[in-house]
Amino acid sequence: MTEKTTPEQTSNKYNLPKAYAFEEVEQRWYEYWMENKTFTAGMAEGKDSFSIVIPPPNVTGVLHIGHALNNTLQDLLTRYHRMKGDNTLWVPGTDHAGIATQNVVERQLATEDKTRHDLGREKFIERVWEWKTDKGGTIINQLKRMGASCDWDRERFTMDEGLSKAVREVFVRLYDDGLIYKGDYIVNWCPRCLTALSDDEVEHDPTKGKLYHLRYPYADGSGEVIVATTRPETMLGDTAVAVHPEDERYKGLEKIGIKIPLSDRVIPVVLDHHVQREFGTGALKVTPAHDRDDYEIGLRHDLERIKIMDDHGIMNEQAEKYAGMDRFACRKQIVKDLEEQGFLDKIEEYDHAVGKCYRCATVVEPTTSKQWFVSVRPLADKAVAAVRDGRINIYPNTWYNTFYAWMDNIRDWCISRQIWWGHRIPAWTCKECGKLMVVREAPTACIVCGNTELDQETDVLDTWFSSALWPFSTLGWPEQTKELETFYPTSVLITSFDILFFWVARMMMMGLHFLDEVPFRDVYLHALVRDKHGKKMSKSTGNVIDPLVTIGQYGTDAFRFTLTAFAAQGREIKMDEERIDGYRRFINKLWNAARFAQMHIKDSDPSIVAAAEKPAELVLPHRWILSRTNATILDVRKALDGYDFNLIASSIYQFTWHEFCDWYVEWIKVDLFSDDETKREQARGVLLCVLENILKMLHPICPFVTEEIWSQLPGERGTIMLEAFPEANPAWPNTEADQSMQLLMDVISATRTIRSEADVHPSVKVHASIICADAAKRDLLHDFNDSLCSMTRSESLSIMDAGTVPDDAGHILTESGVEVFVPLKDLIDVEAELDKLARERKKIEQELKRVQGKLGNAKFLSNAPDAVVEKEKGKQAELENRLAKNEESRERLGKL
RNA sequence: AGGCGCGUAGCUCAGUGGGAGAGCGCUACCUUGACAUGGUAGAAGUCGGCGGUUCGAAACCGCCCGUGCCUACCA
Repeated sequence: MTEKTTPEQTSNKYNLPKAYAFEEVEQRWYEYWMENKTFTAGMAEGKDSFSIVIPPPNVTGVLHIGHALNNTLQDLLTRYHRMKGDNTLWVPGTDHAGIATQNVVERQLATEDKTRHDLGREKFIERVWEWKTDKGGTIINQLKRMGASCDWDRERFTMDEGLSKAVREVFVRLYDDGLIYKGDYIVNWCPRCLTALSDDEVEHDPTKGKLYHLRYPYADGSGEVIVATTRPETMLGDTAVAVHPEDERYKGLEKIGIKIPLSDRVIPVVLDHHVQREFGTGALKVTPAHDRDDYEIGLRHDLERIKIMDDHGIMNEQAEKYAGMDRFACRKQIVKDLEEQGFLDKIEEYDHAVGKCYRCATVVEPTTSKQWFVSVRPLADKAVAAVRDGRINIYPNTWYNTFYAWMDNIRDWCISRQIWWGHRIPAWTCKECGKLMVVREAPTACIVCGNTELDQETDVLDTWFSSALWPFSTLGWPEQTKELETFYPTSVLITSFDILFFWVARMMMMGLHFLDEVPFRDVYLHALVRDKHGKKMSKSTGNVIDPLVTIGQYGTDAFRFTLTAFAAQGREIKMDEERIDGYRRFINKLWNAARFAQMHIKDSDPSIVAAAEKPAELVLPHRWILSRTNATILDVRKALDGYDFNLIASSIYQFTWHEFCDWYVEWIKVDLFSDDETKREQARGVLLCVLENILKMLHPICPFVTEEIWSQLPGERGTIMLEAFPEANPAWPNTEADQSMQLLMDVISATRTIRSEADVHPSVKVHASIICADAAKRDLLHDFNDSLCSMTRSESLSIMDAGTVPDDAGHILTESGVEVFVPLKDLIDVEAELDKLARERKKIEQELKRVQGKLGNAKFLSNAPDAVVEKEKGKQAELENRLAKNEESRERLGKL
C-alpha cells in the first residue's frame, strides 16, 4: 500500500508549481531582458531588417485598451522577426501633444490660482518641462508591463533636441520650396483653447438646434427676403445675401440692396452657384468672417470680411450695441430683439452637426486669422502615387478607397497653433523693415537692413507636424546615420484607423518628399476596441476595461493572447472579459502540459529531440504529431506574414490544446511509463521537440510563460527570445500518418460515444469489437490494440468478421467505414438504439439523395472538375455502404 | 446625403464557390498518476430576407431589412 503524496511533494517532483503564477514570473523576466539588453537592435551586415516605429502615445497618456492592442501587435511582430534573425528595431517614444499637455499644466496652475500668463511664456514652458520630467511618460512603464520589447535606449520624444532640429529643417525647406505660406484664412477657432484647429481636430456632434428664419428687408422698403440661419448672432457680420443665379424666385434681386435688421448697414445680393435652392428659402446670408463657405463666397465676390467677435467668443465693437456679450448670450438677445421688431419669421427645431473642439468640446467658431499653411496637394500626390503603385500596402484592403477619397479632397493644412507648448515656428520679422526670415537658427540681425531688433513668430506648430517626421527623425535625420540606412523605410506601421489622415498620410507625404522613399512598406490599421455589446468604451458609460487591472487579474500573457485572437482584419473588436479568462486557462493548460513533460524529461539530455529528425523510425503517433506540428508552423508563419493575427492565435490554441494535449500526450503516456527504453526515449524526444516548437511559436504572443517554461526544460538554455522561430521541416509532413491516426481516433471516439450514451461507468472495462473489411486498416488496428484499449478503457478490443458480434451491442459506423461494437448486455436501450439508427438513416438518405442528384446531372459531370466528381462518387459508395450497415444493425436489434 | 463594413449555434466570433465550425455558456457522467483553471460525451443553426449567376451559393451579383462606422459646403 503506497502512501498518498501531498500536493507539496507533488510540486517538488515536477519542479513546477501546479498552477501558473504570472505576477512573479512577469516581473522577473522583464528585468532579465532589460539587464541583458535583449531588445537592443542589431545592425549586422547581410541580414534582413525589420523595423517599427511606435505610434508615439501622448506624454500625458495613460495606457488604455487601444494602446494595449496596438502595442501587443507591434511586439508580436517585433519578437517574431527578432527570432527569425532579422536586424530588428522597435523604436519607442512619446509625443509632446501640444494642447493636451498645455491643458494639463494649466489645470495644475489653476489649483494655485494662476494662469500661464502670470508666469509668462518662458517660465511656463519651463514648468511644462518640469511636469514632463516629473509626471510625464507613465505610459512608458505601462508598456513595459505589457512586455513590450522596444529598444529602450532609443526612446525619443517629439521635442527632443534631435527631433526639433528635424522639425526646423523640414519647415525651412518646405518654406524655401514654396510649400509653406502664411495667409489670412478662415480657420476653426477654439475660444477656450485660444487656438486654431485643423479640420481633423474638429469633431462634428449631432446637436439639437434651431433654424431661425429672418426677414431681411429691401433697402428701398419695397419688399423682403427671408434667410435661414442657425447662428443669428452672425447677422451683424453679414456682408451679402446670396441666391442661386438660376433661381427664378429671385430674378433681378441682385439689383436691390438689403438692409440688415437691427442695423443700418446695407448689403448687396450676390449670385452664387454654391447656394442650394431647395434649402430653406433658397436665400443665404453671407458672413465671410465667420463661416467657411461664406468665406469662399466672399472671395468670389470680393466681399468685405467683418469680424464680430474676439478670440474668446465675446462680441466686439463691430457688433454695435451687442459688444461685450458672449456669443451665445448675444444669440438669445438678438432673437428676442428680432422678434420684438418683427424681423423673425419663424423658428424651426433643427438637428445638425455642430463642430466641437476635440480636446475640450467647446463649440468651434469659424473665424479668420493669420495662419501658416502647408500646400499639401503636391505632397499628397506623391503619397497617393506610392499607394497606387504598391510601394505602400494597406491592411485591411478595405481602406484603400477611403484613403484615395480623402486624399482627393484634401485641403491645405493649417499648421500654426496659438499656444505656447510646442515647436515654435522658426520665423523672425525685422522690426525695422518688416523682412520675414525663415531660418534654421535664430538670426542675430536682419539680412536686409542689418537691424538687430527682431520679433520671433509666437505661434507653435501643430503637434502632428513633428509626428509626421517620426519615422525618420527618430533614426537621426537630417544626419545620414547608419540607423537610417539600416532601418528606413520601416517595415510596417501599426495603428488605429482613426488617425489614418491625422498622421499616417502625413508621414507618407513627408517621408516621400524629404527622403524620396516611403516611410513604411505596410500599414496595418486595427479596429477600435469596444465593449462586448459593441459600444465605445467611455468613462461616462462605465464600460471601460483598464488594461492594468486586467493584467493584474489574468496576467499579461492571457491579455495579450486575447487581444491577438480578437484582431481579425476588417472587424470591430468586441471585448468580452470571459474570453480573457478562457485564454488564461489555455496558458494554464500549457503550463501543466509542460509540467507533465518535465516529469519525464527533466533528467534527459536536450539532444533527445534528435529523435524527431528521423520520423521514419518512429511509431505512428510521433509521426502524426510531427506532421501536425509542421502544418501548424506553416499556418502560423503564413498568418504572421499576412497580419492575420486572429489566425495565429487560433492555430496555436487548437494545435496545443486539442492535438498535442488531448491526443498526443494522452497517447504516449503508455510509452513514457513503458519498460521499453526505445519507446521511452522516442516519446521523450518527440515530446520535448514538439513542446519546444509550441513555446517558440507562442513566444511572440505570450513572452512570459514561454520564457519561464523554456528555462525549466533540460539543458543549459538562454532566453527563448533569441531562439530561431520554427521552420517547416520537409521530413515531417505525412499524409499516411494523418489518415491512420484519424482512423484510430475515430474508433476511440466511437467507443467512448457508445459507452457514454449507454451510461457505462468509466471504471467498467468493456469488451469492444471492430468490424473492418480493409486489410491495411485491420493491421493498423491490430498494431495499436494496446493503445486503443487503454484509451477506451476496454478489457479487449477484437477485430471480428461481419455477423459475429452479439446482438445486444451498441454500434457506430465511423466516417472511415469501420464499425465499432460495444456489448452492453442489459445496459442496452433497444428503443434508444433504434431511434438513433433511424435518425442516422434519415441523414444518410438525405445526403445520398443530394449526391445521387449531382451524379445524375449531366451538366455536373461535364462542368465540375474531375476531382470533385470523383469525390462525389466516393461519397456515394460510402453512403450506400453506410446505409447497408444501418439496415444490418436494425435487423440485429430487432432480434432482441 | 454619400461612402465603407457587418448580419453564421444562447453569447463572442472564424470560415468564403464543392460534405455547416471554434471558444464560452448549457446538459449528462467522471477526481483515470500534467491540469476539476481538467476529462469524456451530448443538445443546439431556414449561415438576416427575397431574387439572380452557376452543374453546385453561407460564400459571387442585385434589391430589401437590421446594425455600426467614416466623410460632407444641409446656411
